[in-house]
Amino acid sequence: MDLEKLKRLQEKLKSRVELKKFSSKVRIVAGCDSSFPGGRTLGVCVNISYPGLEIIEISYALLEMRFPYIPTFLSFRELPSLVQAYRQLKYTPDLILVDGQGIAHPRGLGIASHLGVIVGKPTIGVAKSRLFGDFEMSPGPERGSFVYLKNGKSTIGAVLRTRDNVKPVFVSPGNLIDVDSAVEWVLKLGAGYRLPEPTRIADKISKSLIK
DNA sequence: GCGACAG
DNA sequence: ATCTTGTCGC
Repeated sequence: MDLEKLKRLQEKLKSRVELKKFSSKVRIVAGCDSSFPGGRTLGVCVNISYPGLEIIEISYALLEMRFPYIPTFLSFRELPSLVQAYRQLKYTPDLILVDGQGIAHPRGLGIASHLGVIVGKPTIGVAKSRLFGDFEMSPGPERGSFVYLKNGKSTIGAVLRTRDNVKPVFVSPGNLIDVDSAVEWVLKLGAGYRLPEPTRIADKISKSLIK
C-alpha cells in the first residue's frame, strides 16, 4: 500500500466536502458501524425513524479484510463493507451518522466525510475519542454542554457531553452540514446513552450479528 | 528524534 | 476493533 498516494486521494476528496447549514426535513437517519469477525469486515447500516427513533431496516455486508488499521486511514479499511451495506438499504436516509471522525482529521477527511462524499448525503462523525483538533478545557458536566474542537483558528468539530457526568464524544461534520447543526442533531438523536441511537444501534447489531 | 494516534 | 468476569455506581 502506498500511503502517500492515499494521502493525495484524501486531499482530493476533501475538496468535495461541503459544509453548510442543515435544515432538511428528517424522517430517516442511518447509523453506520463495523466490526471484524475473524479476518473479515462486517459493515452495518441501520435506518432509524425520526422522531420515533425506531428501527426501520437493517443491512450489512461481510467482506475479506483488505487493509490494516492505520490511524488517519481508517476509511480504507472500513468503507468497502460500509458502502456496500449502505447501497443495499431500501430507503434513502436524510442524514447519516458514522462511528468515527468527520472533518476533524489531519487532512480533513475522516470516515464520515469520506462516506458523505461518496454517497452525496449529509453525514456526521461521532467518535468515542479524539484523533485531531485541540480544545482548551473539557465541557461542563451536564448533557448538552460542549466546547469547540479547533485546528488553529478554524472550528472543525465539538467535544460534546451527551449524558450528565459521562465522558464526552467528539462530533464533527462529515459532509453537507456544519458544526452547530451536527451538535444539534447528535443531541436530538440521543436517548439516554452516550452514543446517539443510530450509531449505538448499528454497533449493537454489528456485534450481535457476529454470533 | 519524540509523542500522538478514530476503529 | 478484539481478547474477557465480575463488579461498583447511578
